[in-house]
Amino acid sequence: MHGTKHPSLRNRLLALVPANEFQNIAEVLHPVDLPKGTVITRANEKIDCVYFLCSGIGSVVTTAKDGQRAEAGMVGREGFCPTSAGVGGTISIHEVLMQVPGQAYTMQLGAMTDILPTNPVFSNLLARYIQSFAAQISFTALCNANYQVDQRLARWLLMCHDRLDGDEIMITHDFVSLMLAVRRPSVTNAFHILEGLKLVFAERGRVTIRDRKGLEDFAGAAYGDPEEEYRRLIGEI
Amino acid sequence: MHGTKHPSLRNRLLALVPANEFQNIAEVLHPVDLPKGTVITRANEKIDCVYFLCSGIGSVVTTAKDGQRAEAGMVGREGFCPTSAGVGGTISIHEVLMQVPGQAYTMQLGAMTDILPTNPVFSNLLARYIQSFAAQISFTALCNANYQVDQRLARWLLMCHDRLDGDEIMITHDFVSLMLAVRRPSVTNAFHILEGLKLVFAERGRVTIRDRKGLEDFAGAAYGDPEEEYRRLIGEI
DNA sequence: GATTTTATGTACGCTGGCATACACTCCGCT
DNA sequence: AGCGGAGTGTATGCCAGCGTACATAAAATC
Repeated sequence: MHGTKHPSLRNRLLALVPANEFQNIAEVLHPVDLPKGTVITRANEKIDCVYFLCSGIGSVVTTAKDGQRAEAGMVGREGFCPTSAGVGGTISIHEVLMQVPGQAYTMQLGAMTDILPTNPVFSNLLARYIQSFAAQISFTALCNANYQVDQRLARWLLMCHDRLDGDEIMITHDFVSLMLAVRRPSVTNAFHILEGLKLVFAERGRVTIRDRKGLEDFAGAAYGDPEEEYRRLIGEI
Repeated sequence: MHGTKHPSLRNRLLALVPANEFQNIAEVLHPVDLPKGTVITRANEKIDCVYFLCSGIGSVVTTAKDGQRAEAGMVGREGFCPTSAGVGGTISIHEVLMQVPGQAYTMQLGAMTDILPTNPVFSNLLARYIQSFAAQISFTALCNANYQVDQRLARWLLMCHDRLDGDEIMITHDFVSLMLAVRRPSVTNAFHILEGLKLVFAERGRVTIRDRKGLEDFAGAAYGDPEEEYRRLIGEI
């Protein structure tokens, strides 16, 4: 962090910390590269590091004791993970893996524990993010219960798009099927529907968003509310 | 709150606030009775009051713009609602309705906003609860995606049981079907399965838990992890 | 006691997504 | 160039849960 200018931080949360508190935080932040597939948080293990992504996307996956897995939500430069560290917790129920590679600033859990009680604005910012993330998970739960695969896929693609700079997402049907907790052929089928409507363009290992607005219309009520909650509590993504 | 002894408060969060902070909070708390069906928080409207339940259960329901509804989780004397008020928010994405009637202490949103910045232990306690509630929602999402109706019903009944004193729950199949986002006959069917295993006893408008341990076994990995997270972050329920 | 309302039991046809399997195609590697 | 693995397209049989409808039964109301 030495020499990094505060406003240039691409992580939205860090960028919003006032200067007096940011001094304390900057001292313990370290930049890291996170290649695709890196597991930055393991479920049900002692938390090692806390991550503030500057680019890339992490998938936040709930893992049950019997091995069942499903994505709860995703985190990019608008948030941090694991969230439990933001309130003084030491264990995460979620696994977080880098679905799209990127950079992050990281701090040791111990540093976070020291910083939280003495930096109230920072603490409140993290708590606000946790609340907005809870909204995101709520909609994941709603969508899992009430919407079909194609609509859920549209929502998922939009959430990726929000956290990326371009229109290209490098992912396989197989990975998406894990995230949506459906069969891989169901994802293939759903992509065909979105392609037929000219909303996306799918190649081997790559998806290009062609019509963002159309995708939003297709996703309908499945997309949007959690994003509003984030804007209310924190600001523009 | 005049004359109420602090340790006698049945709400778990209020009971854990240290005396020096509790003084400030007690001044603005008011007891209320909450009959069955009371909607204590409306979705997407300005928050009026914050509730700390002492008894009863509130269902926290996500409502999409197209009217789709599904339960995100439930709150009893172990928590508070609406959660967004706990970090300074003024609007809730969730509706909360009293599924089992009870009592609560309540404060105006304005009082909450005043109290949060000056009472750090209280603020952190609320943030911890939000994190544990996020864990609860995460498992709702996982269960909606991966488990069958009977197992989800078992989880739901266990969560009710945790928040009640006896073994009786006054609910209709119709209400449960709304909460689980399934058809009402699917609930009837799932109850028959649980009754066949002698785990519960179902009458018109009433369910009695006969075998708590057996229900937990039946629910399997669908139940337990969020409850652990609560214990880690806050303490016994 | 009779009537209405509410809650539960049950049936029927339908379909989305499941589990599984296999073929094809693109890409990297030797 | 040829091989092998990874990613995608597609098929088949199956079933859980859907939408809907209707019958019964228990409570509430008159």
